[in-house]
Amino acid sequence: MGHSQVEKQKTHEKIVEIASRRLREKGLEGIGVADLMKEAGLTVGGFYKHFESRDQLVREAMQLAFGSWEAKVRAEGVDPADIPVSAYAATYLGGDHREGVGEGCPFAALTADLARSGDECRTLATDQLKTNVGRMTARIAGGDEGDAEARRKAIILSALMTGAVGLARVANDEAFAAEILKTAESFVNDFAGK
Amino acid sequence: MGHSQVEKQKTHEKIVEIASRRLREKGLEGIGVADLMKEAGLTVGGFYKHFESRDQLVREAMQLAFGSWEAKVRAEGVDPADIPVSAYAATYLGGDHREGVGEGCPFAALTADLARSGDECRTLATDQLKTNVGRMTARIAGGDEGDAEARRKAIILSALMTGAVGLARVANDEAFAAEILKTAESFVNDFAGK
DNA sequence: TGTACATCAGTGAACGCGCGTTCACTGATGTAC
DNA sequence: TGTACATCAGTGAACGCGCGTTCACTGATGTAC
Repeated sequence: MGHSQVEKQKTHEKIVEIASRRLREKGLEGIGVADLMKEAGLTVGGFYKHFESRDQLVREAMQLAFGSWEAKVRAEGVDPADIPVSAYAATYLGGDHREGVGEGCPFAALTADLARSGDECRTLATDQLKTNVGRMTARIAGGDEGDAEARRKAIILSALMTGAVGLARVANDEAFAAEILKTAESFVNDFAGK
Repeated sequence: MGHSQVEKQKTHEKIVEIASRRLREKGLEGIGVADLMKEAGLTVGGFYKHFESRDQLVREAMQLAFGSWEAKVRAEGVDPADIPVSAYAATYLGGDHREGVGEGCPFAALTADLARSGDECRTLATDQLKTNVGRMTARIAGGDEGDAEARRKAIILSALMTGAVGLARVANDEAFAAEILKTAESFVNDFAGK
């Protein structure tokens, strides 16, 4: 039984990381404290040595989810603001993203859950969304976040991409899902450039 | 205590109707049997005179939700396939739709919930989505559901519109939400015509 | 038409289960001497 | 360096509560005579 600060923090991070995946997979109410702890190789009771409540975990997990999706995109390109839109679209609208809900974009995985969630989560999400739109604007305008026309496009693309992945995940007909994603991707490639 | 077939069916419909609203508002797991019955002016026990299980209610409520959203759109225009895209967009992307989750489009309200739900609900949703895309295709192509280019546009518009409403609902910043909806609407009006 | 009976929608208490949270306890690690 | 003690991450049983479901019961309505 480890006891140092460092070990405690590692455990803490492990729990949050598992939660951030499971929440995206099952929704904000989708998984229980006991199951999460078990998955982390621990037992229920210890949970409250790390979090005041389940709600606090959810907030931390959401924050991580936003961050780790960014990190994932960054790993495949460079700075998120420098990734070409086409590369971002290829990742976002690829079949791997559709299937990997747990590692995917929280906006696509949890749109409705976020809309229904408490103010803290909603504010977190809203801020992140603004950041994302800003980045996308910069990507389109070649670095200029203030470009109004690029901002319009960024909003369209954000809505389109989250919507397309969402609908593709609803569809339990693989061909139809693929059609949605492919159609969206080809549109994004046309649209962003123009 | 009414006792005729007709009265029973009215009660049944009332329960399903309330459920279809509440589910869109709170998600597929968001409301309890007892609360629903109370809202219908009844008590828990009677529930099982109408439904085999909560799951069955959810399925019926989803079916109604799809149907009643269509009915709502139809009430503001004519046959759903004949509504001009711009009119559909105005309804779909208006502030009333953002705020009226319970009476709104189930795809926008429940995207992630549907993706996570059982096969029966997913199949129901997938079929409905195909129908919707077909209708939108017809709207764009002036009645021809087979038009490939119109179908591409229909898919783009479906993803964009559900996505935009979803994101606008996440945002707890009214101005930002309005920007998203307005941007999406003006794009739809440009895009559908071209 | 009036009376006796059967039906069954609706009642509301009770049950069982899962889940978030609490709590007394353990035992490995860090610290003081 | 070695020993005694304090700390506190983690344990696992227990608690309380809410929720889906069950069940014995009620009483209004429909039917048979």
